[in-house]
Amino acid sequence: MIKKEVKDIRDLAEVLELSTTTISRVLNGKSVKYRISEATKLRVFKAASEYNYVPNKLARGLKLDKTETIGLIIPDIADPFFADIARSIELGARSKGYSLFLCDSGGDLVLEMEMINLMLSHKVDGMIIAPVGTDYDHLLQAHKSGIPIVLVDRYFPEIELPYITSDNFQGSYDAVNYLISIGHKRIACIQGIQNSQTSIDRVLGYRAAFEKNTISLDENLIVGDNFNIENGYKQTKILFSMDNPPTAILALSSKISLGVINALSELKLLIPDDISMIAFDEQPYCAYLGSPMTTIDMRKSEIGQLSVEVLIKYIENKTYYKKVVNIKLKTSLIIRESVKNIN
Amino acid sequence: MIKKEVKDIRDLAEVLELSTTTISRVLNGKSVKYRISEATKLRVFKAASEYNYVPNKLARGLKLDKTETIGLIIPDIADPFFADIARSIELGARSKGYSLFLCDSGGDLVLEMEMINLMLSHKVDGMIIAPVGTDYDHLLQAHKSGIPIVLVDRYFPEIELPYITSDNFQGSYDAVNYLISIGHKRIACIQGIQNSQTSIDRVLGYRAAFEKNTISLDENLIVGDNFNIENGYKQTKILFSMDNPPTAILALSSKISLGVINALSELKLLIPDDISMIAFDEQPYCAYLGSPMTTIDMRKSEIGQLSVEVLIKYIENKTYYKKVVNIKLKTSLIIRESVKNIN
DNA sequence: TTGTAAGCGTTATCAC
DNA sequence: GTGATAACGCTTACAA
Repeated sequence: MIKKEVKDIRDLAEVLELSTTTISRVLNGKSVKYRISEATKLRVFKAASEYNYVPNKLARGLKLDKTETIGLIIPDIADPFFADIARSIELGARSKGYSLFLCDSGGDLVLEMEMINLMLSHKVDGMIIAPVGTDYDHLLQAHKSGIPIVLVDRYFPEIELPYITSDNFQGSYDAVNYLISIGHKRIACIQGIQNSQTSIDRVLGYRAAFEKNTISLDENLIVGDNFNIENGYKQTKILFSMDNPPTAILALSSKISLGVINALSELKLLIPDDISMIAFDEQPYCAYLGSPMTTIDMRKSEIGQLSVEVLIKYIENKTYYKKVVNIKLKTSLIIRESVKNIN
Repeated sequence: MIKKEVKDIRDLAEVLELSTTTISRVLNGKSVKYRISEATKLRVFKAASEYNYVPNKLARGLKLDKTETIGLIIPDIADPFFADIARSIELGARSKGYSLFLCDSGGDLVLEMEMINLMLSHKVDGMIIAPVGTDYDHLLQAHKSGIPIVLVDRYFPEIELPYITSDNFQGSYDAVNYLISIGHKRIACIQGIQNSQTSIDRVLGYRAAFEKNTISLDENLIVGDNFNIENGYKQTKILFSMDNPPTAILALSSKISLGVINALSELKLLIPDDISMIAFDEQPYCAYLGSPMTTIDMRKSEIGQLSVEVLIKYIENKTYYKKVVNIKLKTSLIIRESVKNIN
């Protein structure tokens, strides 16, 4: 028997001598609703799998105005922090029947804007975005115009856009409190991108801990402007060229902490003997560094899962749309050997 | 002036009092070919951006049978090795005008198959796949049926499917040669997934180095069955319960090496004093581990770039399609302090 | 230099 | 229980 090539619901209809309508109904689980006979139903299913019929989602999306895809825009998929979040988003999306469009903005605002338009042209049902930082008009406009957007990690406090992130304030606050409790007073803070809310909140938490403990804070110890390795390296070198260097460093990302470690080893300074350290973002390798790193853990998989859940609620429940979900997940301090008690 | 809502090429045509044909031509850069007047052209461009018209790629894809998307299926986007590759693939794809569908197979063959069908139903123009391992019928079938597939990292030597990977044989060979050259004879090899070609080739290279140096090889030192941390941990514990433990370990992934480090620290063994180590895959943190790790670097960004380039050649040049591109990129040994000369 | 109309593969509506 | 048909938004052959 020569099998007819089936590339279409129409081809399938022809083979089965049924209408495309019926096939479509069966394949979309509406056999009951339209009271399609059990026999027909089975024939359709059998033929569909036999001829390996794959429905065309373009046509479906065009017709239904619904593609079951979501767009994900992050600044760097190779950054383990975002890679972890991306993974949980992929998992969550898939479990709900959605596919993922991935874009890496590289931290470039112009690219981010272009990518949003790209996603719109692909007719994604919604987007999850870790925005690059300062500007949000394009995001707000897209969300207002009806395409659901959920922000992850970074957000904008002055506007009403849903976000899922960590309680960065508390993360820093706890870490610095801990450092102070064991005798540290000169604690440096190496920031990430300065006008990212992530960095802002972490610095605020850092400040708050000083205030709470009524310890005066040397503004010169708040340095840096990027989440990357180079910034960690450079700022550490600068910090230790000061007359009165810090006894501890709070690194606002795991990459910054790697740069710090690199600089310290060049400076022949030992962790924690010469300098204590705490870094944001727990990673598998943190426990195995020269001095196992004390970190601030951020529940990344929950962030990813929640962002998908919330997004899909927005997509599938239009009455939900006016709600603005803002979530900050608690962080937790993982204490290891990178911190020395100097009391 | 009340701006008409423009959601369509037709709306735009109406506003401009032109036909959709003309708009389409201008927007697709065919003004010259159809000798559209400069004035019209400018009006179209102006209106398109003014009304923020985004063409519907579903409709376009449906019509042209070309979506300018490619599917990427990898076993774990949170694994830094694959995250690095994914990043370079995203970059490469975007630079050629393609968007990326991302799927995380979690190393599950059934999922991988489902994902391929999902991608097909989304009408991707081609796929880049890091297959989970043993089975390839579904891949071969898809490729044969006309949808270009390029494998990355893992491949199947017995079939004709394009792949881009590292010269894993040489990577191991060089590493073990180096270890032997500085006096090691009992070198353990902690494998990844046993029937993945990646692992197979690395073990072959490992064996070849022994042979070349006419050193007899203890088969009991070839252990393990997964690229993950747990395997590294478990196998190390087993290796050091032997009467005659190894003096060096070759870890076939960076994750395995983390497990090894963990186990060694529990066993109170020091790297490199008590045990030497080399691991596959250079990562930013490798230089900052307790003992900076000697690694085998794999040119991941080239792997990503090349895989996209080759895939797009297959997509855009049907005569090229019958060629089967197989590339193995040379690795390089990055020597750090995790290895001790015991001569 | 610009326009008309068919068709890409689905599904919803209406009809029987 | 099942089917005919229009429509989703775009591109392109054919007309003018």
